[in-house]
Amino acid sequence: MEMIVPSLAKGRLPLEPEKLIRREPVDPGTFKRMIRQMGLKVTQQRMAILESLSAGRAHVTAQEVYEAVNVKYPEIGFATVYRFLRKMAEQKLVTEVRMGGLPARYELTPRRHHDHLTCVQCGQIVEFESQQIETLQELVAKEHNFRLTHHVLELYGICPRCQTE
Amino acid sequence: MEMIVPSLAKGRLPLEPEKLIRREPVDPGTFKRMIRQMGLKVTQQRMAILESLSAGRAHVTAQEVYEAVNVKYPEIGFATVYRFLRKMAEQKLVTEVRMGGLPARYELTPRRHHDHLTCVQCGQIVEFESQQIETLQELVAKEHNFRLTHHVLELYGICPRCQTE
DNA sequence: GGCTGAATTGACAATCGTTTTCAATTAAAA
DNA sequence: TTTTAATTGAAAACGATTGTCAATTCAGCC
Repeated sequence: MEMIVPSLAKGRLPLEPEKLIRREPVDPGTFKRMIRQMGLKVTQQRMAILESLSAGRAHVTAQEVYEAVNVKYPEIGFATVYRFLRKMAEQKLVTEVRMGGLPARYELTPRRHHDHLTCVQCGQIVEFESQQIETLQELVAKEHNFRLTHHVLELYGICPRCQTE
Repeated sequence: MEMIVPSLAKGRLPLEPEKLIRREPVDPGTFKRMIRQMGLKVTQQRMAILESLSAGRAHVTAQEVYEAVNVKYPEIGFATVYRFLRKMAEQKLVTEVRMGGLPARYELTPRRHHDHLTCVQCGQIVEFESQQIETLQELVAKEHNFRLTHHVLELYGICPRCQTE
């Protein structure tokens, strides 16, 4: 009856408090619709994962989702979490951010576009929007006669907390 | 006398042909200087790795470097390649790009920074520089008290030629 | 409500890229 | 040349992720 919880026993960097991101509460019906839209069956586990993603902090690792869901559903396996996150990432329902060799971080794909500022030491992610940068990107594209479809802008640096350590 | 060559036997995706990138030939003395600048000893292996990086295509994986160097130095171990690439990446002598869960890719850091504008239809890549965007990025980082180390800016769109087809 | 078949699950092994370990070797300072 | 500290190759270890497979659960049908 051993439960394997990888990387849990070892001391890990505590997650720095992230700016709380206000999100509208989502009712269970919406989750069910999302799952069915993906052509998947509605299960307790998937509902729990979606609830966790929508309720907690953004940009969580699969491990963190597993641990959070585990509180309510101690029998869930981490393979289930990984599988579902991957499925959702494929369908663009969640956005996957990978950095260096660190574990991937996930967020429910936001309706509103933003870019990321990532700490290369602790992995903390800060979201930002810059209409000015967007505009300049359009300008660059226009100069080369490209019609822009999308872009990836990831800034990397050292967060205030890690700078003091 | 077994030689372990991970991931070599398995069939892998062939690398898409990359535009040839013209680079100036580098003489051995330069490599030695680079290595000494890093505070490291000059060894055959390190010279071979640098030669390989400078001669071949850009954006290679550690595995590819290992295989290339292996032709001339069959006794080299992949740990040596990984170690040296990491050391160089730390010192910014090579640039490490990690994408998805794929193996990291390395290139000798180009002297002049640029970003990419890529055609999603034909794959054509246009390099561009925008000091204005760079400046705004610094501003964003400053707002969040991050010390910026680097960034990834990739614009995707449809090139003029593909628009007319 | 039960019945049935396909999808999903949990446990765990396997895999991947990468890093560490350690005894043997080698570069370079003396 | 001798010394000594860095470097090496081989192999094991590592952490994140994926695959396997028998057991369970969902959803459509009666």
